[in-house]
Amino acid sequence: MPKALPLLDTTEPVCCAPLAVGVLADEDALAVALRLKALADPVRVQLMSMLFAAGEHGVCTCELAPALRLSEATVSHHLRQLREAGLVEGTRKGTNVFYRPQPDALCALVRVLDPTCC
Amino acid sequence: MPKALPLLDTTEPVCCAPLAVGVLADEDALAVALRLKALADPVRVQLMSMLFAAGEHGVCTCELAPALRLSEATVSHHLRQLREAGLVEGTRKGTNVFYRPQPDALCALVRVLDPTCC
DNA sequence: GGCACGCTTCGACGAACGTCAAGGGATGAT
DNA sequence: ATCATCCCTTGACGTTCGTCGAAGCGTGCC
Repeated sequence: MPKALPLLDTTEPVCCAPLAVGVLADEDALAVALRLKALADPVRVQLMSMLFAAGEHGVCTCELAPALRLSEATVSHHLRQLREAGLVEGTRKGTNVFYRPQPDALCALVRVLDPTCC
Repeated sequence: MPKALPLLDTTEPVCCAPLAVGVLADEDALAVALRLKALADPVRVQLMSMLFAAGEHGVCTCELAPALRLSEATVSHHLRQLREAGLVEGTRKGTNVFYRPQPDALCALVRVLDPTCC
């Protein structure tokens, strides 16, 4: 992992053959792992579920932080991870930034992992 | 994450409502995150794909290590992570330990993540 | 303009992670 | 019994991560 070249565009939905179909190339494995890492934190999993629950108009940081009992700086950090993995999108409305989940990115990830395409 | 209580049985397939259906409880989010973390590494993603590709009889550490160009100690460490997350099972045959993937655990994880049960 | 509010970035700290070399079991062969 | 082989564990190292306070930016309102 020290050898991780961070220069991969992770904002687009991952696109490679399912994990169970054949041995993944190094680069594909890295692409999958980077997205998984973005999601592999209890706070971020909960964030995703909150955003899905909130629906189309999105939720702002100032509402998420107290719900998670975390500082706004910390929540902002987590949202950045999710955004850089393409799992979330934020749009500014006035002074607020509203975050919405990106189901396509999550679907793409799920498709790579799912062994029951068998 | 510093507050992670490691005392959760992660060897069983995760079981909770899909992420997109409602806000996850702290404990459920942790359960999901722990499994994701087990998979959120390029080496482990590649390991899983190798095990799936190898099929029913499994693959031993001594065969995986050179294929990944890593020491056996490191591969053993990664296999342990996967085993503790229930994603992999190892059975001893003579001096070798053969590892096989556990599709049920992966399916359960995928089911929680998949937003297209919608 | 000036100010308040929301969000992000920066800097720092402790905890967790990935890696390997070295050593310690098991198991099977001689 | 001895030895070779495979595997796991331990200890150590450098890196990455999660968290927060403090400071910096954008936007809207007086």
